[in-house]
Amino acid sequence: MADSSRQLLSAPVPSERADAARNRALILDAAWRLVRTSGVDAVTMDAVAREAGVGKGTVFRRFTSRAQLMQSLLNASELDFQQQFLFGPPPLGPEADPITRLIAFGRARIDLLATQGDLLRAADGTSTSRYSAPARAASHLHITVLLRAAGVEGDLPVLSFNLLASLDSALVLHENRAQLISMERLAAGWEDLVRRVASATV
Amino acid sequence: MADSSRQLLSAPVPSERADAARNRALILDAAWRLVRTSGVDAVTMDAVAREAGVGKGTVFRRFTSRAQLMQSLLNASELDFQQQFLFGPPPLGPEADPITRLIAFGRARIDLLATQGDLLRAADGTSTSRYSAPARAASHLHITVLLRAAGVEGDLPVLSFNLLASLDSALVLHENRAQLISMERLAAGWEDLVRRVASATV
DNA sequence: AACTCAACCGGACCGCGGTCCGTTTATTCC
DNA sequence: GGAATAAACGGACCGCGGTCCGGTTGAGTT
Repeated sequence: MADSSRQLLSAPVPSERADAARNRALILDAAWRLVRTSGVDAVTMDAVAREAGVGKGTVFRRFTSRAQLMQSLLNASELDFQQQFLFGPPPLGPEADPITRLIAFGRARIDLLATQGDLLRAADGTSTSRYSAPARAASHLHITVLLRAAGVEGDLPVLSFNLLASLDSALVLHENRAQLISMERLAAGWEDLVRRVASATV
Repeated sequence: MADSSRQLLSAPVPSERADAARNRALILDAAWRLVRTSGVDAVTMDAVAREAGVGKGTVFRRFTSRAQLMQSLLNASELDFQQQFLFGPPPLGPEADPITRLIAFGRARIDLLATQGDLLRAADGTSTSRYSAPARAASHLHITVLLRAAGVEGDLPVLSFNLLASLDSALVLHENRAQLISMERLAAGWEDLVRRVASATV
């Protein structure tokens, strides 16, 4: 089961030359070190290159953009998160009923934002890449499946997009920090939204 | 009534020296010219400065950031939009019932995105400024008021945030262009979402 | 072991948004 | 009109993400 989620989330890097693989590891290590010691904002591509003892071009060769590097840093936790809601115990996992799972899914996301918020936001990056990350596609699919399982009818793909919009990392962090709305309140808002959507007869 | 919306949306720039006001106009003109001739992406701050025959520092003195310059460009249409849903004819204006107005509001936003999408997205900018624009606050307030008028109960501020999230410019444009979901379908999705939220008994 | 070549490497380079600061200018007060 | 001063000006400057390309190197082939 680790394999199926791995396929969804992390491109396994088919065949990489020895030095290339070594440098990928060096770069990820260096990036982690910088995150830990100086925070996400300090993780500039130049800094990573310097810290890894590698040319800047190499960093961009291994990771197309800063956002993708951040996504790679998060890969482990995203994978874990995905395992939780695909195969884990209730309320996230498959043994709970769909609506419960959907609510738990949003709550878990918001909790994750509370702890890894800046990193997640950095991984979202700007404009185009923002909405095309594999993890996002997985979330969208998950929501669609749960809605269908709950017997919700309508344009489920679009409805799922609209629900997912409420969980956007930058948005949630802004509401929490700038608007001073607690994470608990946002989580309750998610639950409320889901219940309304699911209980409605349109 | 123009005054009240003007107060909401456009800071009237209390007292500005003659040369400052002149340069503000020059800069806005130059920016419009660039948008028209070469598209939004061509509106770099250097290009605007050059086109306006003004130093780069001056551009940043009049407009704090690129995003704010874009917002100023949109000020006229945002103002118009706001007038429409505050004082205009139904279904946007106050003579229609709240839910009708709310649906029309989202549809109008999506229509606006179809025509002025890139400009609106550029005005949203990155990270912090994105969610703190005056126009956004106005939209949020409007949604809250309509929900309350419709008799919807619950945490209306948060619920409004969650609804508003579905109308995010970058998000809508991405779904339209990358996911190939037509604007009509997105508008229908908005209507569906609003009806579900409003009709639900939680 | 020598050969080949695609893959990889490094760092100079680019354009961008944004800042800084020495110089200029509109306004106000006498 | 002239002096004083706060405001505005302009362009050199910075750090960033991202690109380019000439030199290098690892991995199969004979």
